[in-house]
Parts: sequence; structure tokens; C-alpha cells
Amino acid sequence: MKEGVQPTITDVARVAGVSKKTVSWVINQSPRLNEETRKRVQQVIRDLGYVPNPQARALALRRNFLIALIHDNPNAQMVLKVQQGVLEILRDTEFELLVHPVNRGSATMLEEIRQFLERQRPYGVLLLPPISENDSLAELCAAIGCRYVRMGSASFDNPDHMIASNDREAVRGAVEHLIEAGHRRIGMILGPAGFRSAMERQAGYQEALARAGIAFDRALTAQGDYTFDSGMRAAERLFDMSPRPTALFCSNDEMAAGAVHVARQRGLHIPRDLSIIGFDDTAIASHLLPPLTTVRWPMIAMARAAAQMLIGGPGPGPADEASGLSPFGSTLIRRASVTPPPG
Amino acid sequence: MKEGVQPTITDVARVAGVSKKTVSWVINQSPRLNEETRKRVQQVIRDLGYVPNPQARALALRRNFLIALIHDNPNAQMVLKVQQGVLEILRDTEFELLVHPVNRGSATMLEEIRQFLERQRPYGVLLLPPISENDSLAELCAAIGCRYVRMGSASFDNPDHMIASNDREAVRGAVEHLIEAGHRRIGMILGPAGFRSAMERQAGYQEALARAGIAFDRALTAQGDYTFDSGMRAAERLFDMSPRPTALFCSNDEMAAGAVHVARQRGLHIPRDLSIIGFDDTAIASHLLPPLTTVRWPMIAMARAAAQMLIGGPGPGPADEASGLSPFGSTLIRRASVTPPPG
DNA sequence: TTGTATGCGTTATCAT
DNA sequence: ATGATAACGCATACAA
Repeated sequence: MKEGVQPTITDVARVAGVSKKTVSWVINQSPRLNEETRKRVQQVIRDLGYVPNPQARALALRRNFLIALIHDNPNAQMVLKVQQGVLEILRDTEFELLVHPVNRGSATMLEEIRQFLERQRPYGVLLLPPISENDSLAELCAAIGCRYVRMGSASFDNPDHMIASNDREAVRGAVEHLIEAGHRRIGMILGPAGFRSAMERQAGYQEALARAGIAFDRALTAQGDYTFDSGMRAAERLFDMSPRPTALFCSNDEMAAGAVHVARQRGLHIPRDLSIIGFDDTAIASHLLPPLTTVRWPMIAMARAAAQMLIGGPGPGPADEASGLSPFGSTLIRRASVTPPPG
Repeated sequence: MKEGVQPTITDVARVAGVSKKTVSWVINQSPRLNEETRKRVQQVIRDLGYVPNPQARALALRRNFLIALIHDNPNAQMVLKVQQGVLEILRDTEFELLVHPVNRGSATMLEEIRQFLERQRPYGVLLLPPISENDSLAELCAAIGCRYVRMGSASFDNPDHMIASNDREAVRGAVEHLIEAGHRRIGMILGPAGFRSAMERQAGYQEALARAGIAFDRALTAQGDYTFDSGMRAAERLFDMSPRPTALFCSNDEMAAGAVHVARQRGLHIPRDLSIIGFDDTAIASHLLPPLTTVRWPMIAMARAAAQMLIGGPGPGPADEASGLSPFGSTLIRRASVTPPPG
């Protein structure tokens, strides 16, 4: 036995008095094995402190035990929460997390991702919005034979490739909450054009209005790009209207915070003069004054489910309940930024 | 030539009419090679679209081309900015980023990290605070023969293993700014016990007081743990004092935001009744009302430098100027949360 | 059920 | 300077 060196499968086999293949089977949980042999081998593995070499496995299997997170610089909070959720699942497994950001907009993005996939051959990839909405990307993964799961704000792929929330329904609920409070003149700060999440959230807003028999007025909407500053600019346009909207639904908390900021600058009291609802329930929502009513979607749970799908055998895990969970439900978190309209 | 399959080094060698080792040399930029041969091989590599297989390289070299980020759930903003900086350097190289969070406090943490390092054999690891302050961890890396760089708020290792800011000096400057504005009764919300960053920042605070001949009063300090809520609790204790401090230095922006929150709840006007300075210059600082004066430290630049050290050849890069950059300098960002004391 | 030979794609060793 | 051959550690096909 060599000292100070990692024991290999050969060492285990020699000590246990079996062949390498037998050891390999024990490791990979092959069912057809003599129980006594398995126990002896496992004991030797423990004694030697043997741990399989991932590099060698990767070479032989032509597939790495890495889960790649491909994203395009969306919300920082989101990237981190997704990482957290994925890592919770990956902990105590043989998998590791590879983070690979890309540039949406770059003309060579798809080619770069192809190279990445072909070189690293990750076990699976998790696609985050908004880049997860790119069908060509999904097709690329499929063509290469790389397991993939797309996260999104609506379902736009087969259930075994999709972890989705239901933003439309969630926003509809939020705006209905505003309507129930008595608001009729409800503005909305939209998300960036081309984002599926932005479209879904707008659709939910319009659905709620339609159901209440309130005409949709384009002038009551202003577009932002999910940033604080864009929220400020959009709010300024909306606050300049007369009459002003009595309530505002913002497509995310960040923009809602921008709107709150502008409101304070203008001496508008929230919620007395203006009710506001956000989306995401990030830390900022509860830290605002007044605390922001917002839509919470299960980011971490969705990331966990995605990771589970990725590592859980071929296809959706064996009788995995998670497969039936799509889409994940969101909750309206009622805090202090909504009251009946003035007057 | 097989179709639809990645060409291997063997294909290149065969087509170019040389041996595999020659191709390998071309790839690894060995100096001793016939110029004509090199060109021909490179042409073949281009023609075939050959790209070296990282798994095979990892096996042969017994070292992966992965940079591992080991952290212990500190500030979310920080983790993300560090990732951003590292990835900027790794982009267009053969390296990839592995994210590996750990649990400080877990008794088996060191053993788990050892296993991770021995299994994955990353090319290098980047240790983030506060876990980077753990000397046993650094020794472990050294013992295993794994390249490592520690990020920290002060220099506590050799320059070729350390990327440091100078929190003490930065905080001293910030508190001196308060003193110059006329404040004498300056409170501080401390960071969590045992954190080097917390110690350094407190030391900077005390240095500034000492230089100005102001006696350090323990009662003017309250401890937090870098979270918003802890900032609120600490601020409440401090605001209950009488006389109240006229200024407050907070060990990070998050806690400063908590303090601002409490001040607003109590009807204290900032900066008229109370001046506040934070630390980090995260997004929250500029979004507060009034915008928060705070200390900005070059998180991303430090991460970039760390990554450069990690991948830049053995030891500090060849005549790499970055090695002389330690510690990195911070800047006081003057916004609207500081004025002379009332009265 | 278990052992043997071979492949995976690269780098390293030793020749020439 | 270059070529043949042996690791590297594991998995797979096939034989026993």
C-alpha cells in the first residue's frame, strides 16, 4: 500500500480479493451482487478511505459529474438563490456546480455554449431565465445529448425539461387584490420587452382588469428593465399623469423600490396616496418603509426541483412527485403597501 | 475521419503526420519545436476543429482546470461580485468556475474540504471571507499541494496567497470624515465577533477616535451580524441612549439600512438628527433616502486579481504587477447621509 | 456472479 | 526534435 497517496479502485480490489469490476459494481449499486461480497468490499472501501476519481470516471463515461448553471446576468438575488437551491441538492452527492454565465446578445453565444458543452460534457445543465426562453439553446442541448432543465415563469417545454412558476396567475391574483381594495385606476411598471416573465406578468395584469370589467389603458403602463433606476423613471412618467393612478403593480421588487423612492421624493405617501405591489419578495421588499406587499415565488424550491430532475436518473426521477409540481405556485405576501384608494 | 464525433489528438497527429506528443507540445506551447511543424499542426487543429478533452487532461495531469470558489455564505452581493470578477478573468481561458459553499461551524468542515480538494483536484481555490481567515484551511490547501488565494480585509498570509483590502484604514478615514464634520459622539455598529473584517473595522474606528483625542466608549458600540435585522436591533439600543450619538458608523451597508429603517420609524431625520456611514457600497446604499455615504472597496477588482494569481503560472505571474497591488485601496463615497451635528 | 482485456484522450518516459 | 509506449483510474464487453 503506497503511503500518502489516494487509494485507487485497484487497491480496493486487491485488498478485498476481488476484481476491479466487482468494486465498480459495488460503487454503482448494481443489484446483482453477492450480499456478503458487497459488504466486504464496502468495508475495505471505508478502511482505505477510497473515493472514486471523478476525472477517470468522466473520461471513461464520457460525461462529467458536473451540473452547469448557464445564465445571463439576471437578478443577482435570483442567481444566488438558485445556486443555493441547487447546492442543497448537490450536497452529499458526487456532483459539483459549475457556473457559466453567457452574454445574451452576443452573436456567437450559441456557438460558445456548444463548445462549452462539448468540452466539459456536464452531466446536466440548468438554464435560467431569460436565456432559458431561447428555444435554439434547448435544441442545442438536446442535439448534443446533454440533459437540461429550463427555469421559467411559464411552461414552455416538456415537463421533464421544465421547472415553471405561474407568473400570470400570480399577478392576476395580486391585481385582483388591488381591485378588491377598491382600486380602478391601476398602473403597471412592465418588465423588459422580449422577456417571457414580463409578458406573463402583463398578461396577468390585463386578465385581472378584464375580469373586473376595467378597460385596459396602455397609458397606465410604463416599461422598465427590472432595475431600480428604470423603476424610478417609469414611476416618474406614471406619477406625472393626471389623474394619477391610485395603485401600481410593479413587475419586480427592484422597480417597486425605485417607484417608492420617487414617491417619497415627491411627498406621496404610501399607501395613503398610492398602493404598490411588487414581485419576487426579495429582501428589499420587507426592508422598505412601508414593507412592500409583493408576490413570492418559490425560487429556491424550484431550483431544488430542477437539480433533482437533473441528477435523478434518466428522465424524471423514479416516481418523483416533483414532476407533478409544475408549475410551482406563488403567494401574495400582504404587507403594508396596499390600502383602499383615497377619497 | 469519423463523423459527428469530436476529433481527438490522435486524429490530429495522424492527419498532420506527426506523433501525439508533438501535437501535445504544440498545444502546450513547448518552446522547442520546429516552427514549420508547429504551423502545420496548428493548421490541422483548426481544420479539424479539434479541442483538447479536459477530462483526459485532468486524468493525465492529475489536476483539473477548474477554479474552485470556497465560501461560507457571507454577503450575497459579495459572492456574486466575486463570481463576476473571477469569471471575467476565466472567460476565454480553458478554466471553469466551480462553486463550493461550506458550513463554517460544522465540525467536519475541514475534512469535507479535504475530500473535495482531493477528489476534484481543482487547479486553484479562492477562499472568501470569513472562511478565508481560517489558517488551518490554508495549511490544508498547502499540504495537499493545491494552489490557493485568500481574500480578506487585511493581509494575513504571504502576498502570493493573499488579496487584501485595508478595512482598518478605510474605516479610519470614514470616521475621520465624521469627526471633521464636527461629530464627537460617534457610535458604531460592530460586525460579528470573530470576524477579521469586524475586528479591522472596529480598530479603524478606535484609531480615528484616538487620533482625535476622543475617548473610546464601549457603550457607544453595539454588535450586529451584518444583517439588516441585527442592524435594526443594534440601532435601537444605540438610539435609546441619552444623549444619543450624533453620528453612526455601521460595519456594513445592510446594517446601516437597518439603522436607517429604525431612525425613520422613530421620526429621526437623517442626516439632520443623525449622520450615518456604511461600508461596502452595495446597491442598497445608493437606493436609501437619503443616499448613504459609505466605503467602497474594490470587490470585483480584487476577485479579478485573485483569479489572475490563481491561473497565472506557478507562483505570482511573471512580473505581474498585481502582486504589488496588495492591499487594495478603498474609497469613501460621499453622499447625503452625513452633515455636521445638530446644534 | 466474477475475472480479463481493452478503451477513454491526454501527458510523461524513454528511446532514437 | 520527434516517435513509440506506458501510465492515469475507471467502465464496458466478453469470457469464464
